[in-house]
Amino acid sequence: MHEPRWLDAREQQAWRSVAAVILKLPAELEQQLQRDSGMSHFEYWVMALLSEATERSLRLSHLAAQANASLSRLSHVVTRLERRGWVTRRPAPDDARATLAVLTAAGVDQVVAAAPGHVGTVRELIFDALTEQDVEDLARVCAAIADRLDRRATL
Amino acid sequence: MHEPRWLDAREQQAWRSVAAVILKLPAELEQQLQRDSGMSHFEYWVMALLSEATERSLRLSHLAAQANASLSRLSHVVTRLERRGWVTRRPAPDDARATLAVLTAAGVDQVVAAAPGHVGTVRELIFDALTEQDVEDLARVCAAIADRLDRRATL
DNA sequence: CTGCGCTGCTTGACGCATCAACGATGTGGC
DNA sequence: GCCACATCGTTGATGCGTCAAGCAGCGCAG
Repeated sequence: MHEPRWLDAREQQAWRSVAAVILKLPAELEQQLQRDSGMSHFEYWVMALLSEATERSLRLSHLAAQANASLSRLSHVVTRLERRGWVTRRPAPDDARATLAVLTAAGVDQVVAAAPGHVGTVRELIFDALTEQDVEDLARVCAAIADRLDRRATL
Repeated sequence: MHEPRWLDAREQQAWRSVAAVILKLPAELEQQLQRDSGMSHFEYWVMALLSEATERSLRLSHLAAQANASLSRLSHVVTRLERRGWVTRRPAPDDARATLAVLTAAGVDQVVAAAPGHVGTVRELIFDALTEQDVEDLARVCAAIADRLDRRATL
């Protein structure tokens, strides 16, 4: 490990703010969903993705990719959601290895009930504090970072 | 639960990018530290804070506040770090309820050894992809969000 | 048409965070 | 002084994520 370039003052300040957001924002979202809807943020995300898919179903591998999760993690989560009756598994018709996760009617209700509170929290925590220009900047910069993260992941 | 304002297209796009960053960035940092230095990001953070404190020691409650963690979480972590010989506990001289966490010599070595790799990863994942303008915007926007998160936490 | 490697998924063990309950010490009102 | 209450910290139970191992089903080479 040879000498890295250290962060300059501006970068340090940026990093501290980013770190604070990364640390606290997920915790707040988690808490709100857990408290108001009895589900984790990740469970919400998974069900939201399913609710937007055709037939309200997706192969686990596709779902995992869209949710930025490992297949293992997703499998555990689907098991839990299945126990609560919000999702069921079904074999994929075209590939006997694959499994479809299907959102049940109760699952749809659950997402619909949870969505307003969740969106409200996101708005409150992020967008209410920002100007239009801020939102644009945020989107641009985060997209650049996310892009880099993706590229690195596939190396 | 009254009607919330939904997110407009620009906000949705911003939110998706933010969510991707929040999801993947911590995972990458975690992995790098775990792989290269055998410690978690949070453990690194705690030891880094201690290394900058006078006497290399802090009361657990202060350390918890600076690390944005619960006292319980911090106590567990200090226990683990103690087992590895990187930190020791010591009663606070001025308040018999309080405990000081003290970074040992081995702990200092550990932080010093881990720092370059960690900083390098932060630079690589965030700042290398950004222009100076980006960094400035990121700092401004994240500071605004972090501020809001703090204010909400104290309500 | 068979053997081998790859893909898709599941499972169990382990580590860490959270939550609630608790013991112990300080502090302010009376 | 004494009691109530707040502060500081620890601990154990529970739940989730990760990692490594494993089992089918698929598909290609020969």
